[in-house]
Amino acid sequence: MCQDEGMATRTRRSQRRTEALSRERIIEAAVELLDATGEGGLTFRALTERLATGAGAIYWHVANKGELLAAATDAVVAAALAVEPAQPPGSPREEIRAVALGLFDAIEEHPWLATQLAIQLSRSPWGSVTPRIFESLGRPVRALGVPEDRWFTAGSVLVHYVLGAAGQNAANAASVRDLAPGVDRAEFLDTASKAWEELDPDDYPFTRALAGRLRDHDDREQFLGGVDLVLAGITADPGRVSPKSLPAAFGQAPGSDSSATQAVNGRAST
Amino acid sequence: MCQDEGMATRTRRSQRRTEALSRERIIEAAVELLDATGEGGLTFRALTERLATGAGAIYWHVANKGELLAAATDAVVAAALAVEPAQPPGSPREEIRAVALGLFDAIEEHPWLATQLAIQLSRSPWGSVTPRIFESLGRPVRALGVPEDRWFTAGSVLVHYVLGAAGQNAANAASVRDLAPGVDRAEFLDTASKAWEELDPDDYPFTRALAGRLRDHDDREQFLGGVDLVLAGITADPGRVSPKSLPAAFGQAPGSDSSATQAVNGRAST
DNA sequence: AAGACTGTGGAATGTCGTTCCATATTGGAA
DNA sequence: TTCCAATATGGAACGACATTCCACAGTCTT
Repeated sequence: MCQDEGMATRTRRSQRRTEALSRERIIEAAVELLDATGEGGLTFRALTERLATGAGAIYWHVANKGELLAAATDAVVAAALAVEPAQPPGSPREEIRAVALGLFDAIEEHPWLATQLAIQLSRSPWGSVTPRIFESLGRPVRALGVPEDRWFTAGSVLVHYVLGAAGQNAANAASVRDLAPGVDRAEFLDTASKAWEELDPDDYPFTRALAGRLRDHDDREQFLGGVDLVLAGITADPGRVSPKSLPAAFGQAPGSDSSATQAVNGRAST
Repeated sequence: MCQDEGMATRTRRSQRRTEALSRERIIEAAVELLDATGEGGLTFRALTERLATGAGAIYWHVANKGELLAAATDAVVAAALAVEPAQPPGSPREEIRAVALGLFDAIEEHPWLATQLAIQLSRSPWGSVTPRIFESLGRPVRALGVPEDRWFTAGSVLVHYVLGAAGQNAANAASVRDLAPGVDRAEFLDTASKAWEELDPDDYPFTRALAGRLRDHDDREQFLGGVDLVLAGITADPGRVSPKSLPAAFGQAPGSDSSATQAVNGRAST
């Protein structure tokens, strides 16, 4: 599909036209367009206009829209992960938290990224994006001293939690921005909290009990709390949890009525 | 947008036409279409043909394609979560694993579900699907005896890991099916494993080290391993991990420089 | 029986991704 | 230099799609 770059004679190429169209320039424009106009804003028409060219020219450098979206996603993620490792190379735990926060911020800065990452992850899990993130989070896991047979599991849990939670947070943030211009964050949380309180107490006791906590939570802190929980799991003694034993860490829960649990129970489908 | 159902006189309504079109029938057809023809197979054209009707009729019951997709997703998820709780109501841990496996299976059975769940989660995190899953996984968390101030974090981590990992697994399974008709699972894993081995050793040491493990892993077991890891994190003594201490659970990993690692203390936020 | 509301089928509309092709620009061969 | 093939570009044209619109049928109420 695409031509080979990098011939020796290519050095002069960059000057040949006032503004040479290149895959990089296209991806850059795509990212800008996505940032400015949202998920649905990236169309080949808008792109041709912004680049002052035709559709055919773009298709010469990029196979199709999917590839362009993937490339844009990859570019932003790569930039987010390219932050220099701390000068005194902090503890693995610090490193993991830093990478997680880097992704958290990138997703918050580019709201379209959440959906795109989710799509890339569920459609072609081993494209270029996932290994990048997997590696960035996995390397400190290794440094943590985790035995090798748990690396994969540990890395997977980290990746999925980080991307999932960051994405969800970004969606919330986007709701605050877009859904109602005059509504601030506190008001938004209050509304959401009330919505939870009005859930059916029989069907949603757990979610309902958390309604209050929604009001005063700090997104970033909450996110890091999840990372820490995962880290606790990663560094926990494997034997402690595996098949049978029950947690003795805290006192019994008040009235754990798991007996009465009703399945949510909707209709049967097929 | 939609008419109100449930009037008293509505009982006879169901007979008034040989095959009354209803929101339910449309959603059912949508699910069948998605199962049969994949993500892109759900079009209003195909739907009108299958239901022997016109587009306008469908739009009378459903606002737009997004709502239809959301409804289809919700229906399948609800069905997956509606499995009866075990007769002797197993331990919370068992319950969590059962719910997780139920979602795992549902996603594997409906390959389009992975992408849809990811989209729903990142676009409108508090639609009807997420709370359903959150509740199903969260209730046993509560029964586990976890202190209330960790419920939200524990539930979030569980939800994101389960959906993310199950989705990724389904994508792999779909690759095996679609990408190459004559290729079986072992061959596919072997190819993927080789691809990992050929990654740049400098850029991807962690991922590369896991290449071999890819060959003989069992998807379901791997998935449950992740769930157990999360559970270990949930039931871990919070004080053990939060700011300072380091894991002493296993013997030092070979060459782990964790001796030098020091107190973590999260970074300042914005 | 008549009117009103609910529900239906299909034609029309506009947008989108993608393809196609005529043409321009370039580097090298003659 | 002149010419050619490869590279690259702009834009018209196409088909598929979601959605809208409207004429009309079925059903209920009175």
